Amino acid sequence: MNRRTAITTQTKQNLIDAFWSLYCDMRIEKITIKDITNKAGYNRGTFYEYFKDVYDVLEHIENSLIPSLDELPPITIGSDMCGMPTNTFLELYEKNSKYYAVLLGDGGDPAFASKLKNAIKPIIIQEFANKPTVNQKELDYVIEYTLSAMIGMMSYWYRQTDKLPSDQLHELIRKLTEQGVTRQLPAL
Amino acid sequence: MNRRTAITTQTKQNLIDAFWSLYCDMRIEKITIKDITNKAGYNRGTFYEYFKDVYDVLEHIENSLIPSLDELPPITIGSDMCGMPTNTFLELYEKNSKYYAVLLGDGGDPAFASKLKNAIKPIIIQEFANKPTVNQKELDYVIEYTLSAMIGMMSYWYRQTDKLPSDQLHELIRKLTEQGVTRQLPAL
DNA sequence: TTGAATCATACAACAGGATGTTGGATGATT
DNA sequence: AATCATCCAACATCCTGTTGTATGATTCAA
Repeated sequence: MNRRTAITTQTKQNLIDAFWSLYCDMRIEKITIKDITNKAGYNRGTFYEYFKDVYDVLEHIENSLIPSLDELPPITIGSDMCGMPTNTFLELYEKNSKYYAVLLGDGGDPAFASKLKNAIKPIIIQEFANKPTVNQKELDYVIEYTLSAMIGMMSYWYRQTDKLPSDQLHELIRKLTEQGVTRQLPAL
Repeated sequence: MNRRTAITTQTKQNLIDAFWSLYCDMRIEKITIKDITNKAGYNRGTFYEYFKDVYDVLEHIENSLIPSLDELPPITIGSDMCGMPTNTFLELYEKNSKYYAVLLGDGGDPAFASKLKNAIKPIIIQEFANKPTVNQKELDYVIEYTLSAMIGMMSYWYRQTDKLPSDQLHELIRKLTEQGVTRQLPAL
């Protein structure tokens, strides 16, 4: 890498890191560019060399966290259930948990959940592409249901101080996906 | 009601309405107090008589949309499934859809979903209070799973221009809750 | 290899605009 | 008539984003 490129890459990363440490503690609306550059040790003007505004930094981070199609392993029968890549998703979440837990949490960005769903959706749909028995419209809803549930559950898991052991969580998600909610609860 | 009280109530509501019509079209960060008071026809300073800042207006709206415990009908066996108040939730969403669809959407507030879940959670937990067979910790996860899934699905439904008919949506949710995701899809 | 031209990086300073507060005018209540 | 609430105008402060400039890195012809 070029000396120059190295510098800019480092500067950009420093700004990103400074932003992130602020973003973890406060709402994005309260973060000023001054805050970021102060923390990173740069002049405020330097910020504009790299980003348009505060939200541009967030977007940059988000985009780097959305897996591209070819990054995601293909769904294999056995590892996942009937085309629902639960394990793939859980691994993705755990790999990026530092960021995901914040972005998908209460102070996070609701649009990030959508980005994530939209990135994973095509992979699932592809699995059913040549199964004419599947109603495309209903499939969309089922996917939305599943991904929302998993994102919600993982975020909840990370919020807990007294966490359910990881394997129990995986097992619970598997059962909920395969058998539904009702069967996990005793009849009233 | 007092004449004076009537005035303040009306003024406050005018400010809220002006805020909401702006919030539906743009991100909250871009909404200035000037925008709100211009639209409502007041001086900018007047805003501070009623609200702390722009976010305070949103919070006020959100709190008015969170059902209190006694507002929500008790869960009745038959109408709901094994203690999961899916119908209660769907009705709640549909009643307030004008606001819910926005607040729970991409430009919305992730904290609102949490508020909503936390308001409904105790009702469900109460159903299982004296069923010692239920593992409390796992129940929390199952509730989080279900509520996340339903919120996600309803939001998706409202985003669609070409909506699934309402009764088909309800039927799909019932099946997903009772039987799980896997059984709704043909085996690969 | 050298040194001049070019380009990128970082900064200081400025204008424009948003924020939140203060003090006063108007009109309602007692 | 006295008091109080509502609303507004104006002010000081702060944040934003832009412009112009100095410093240092890179390139390429001699």
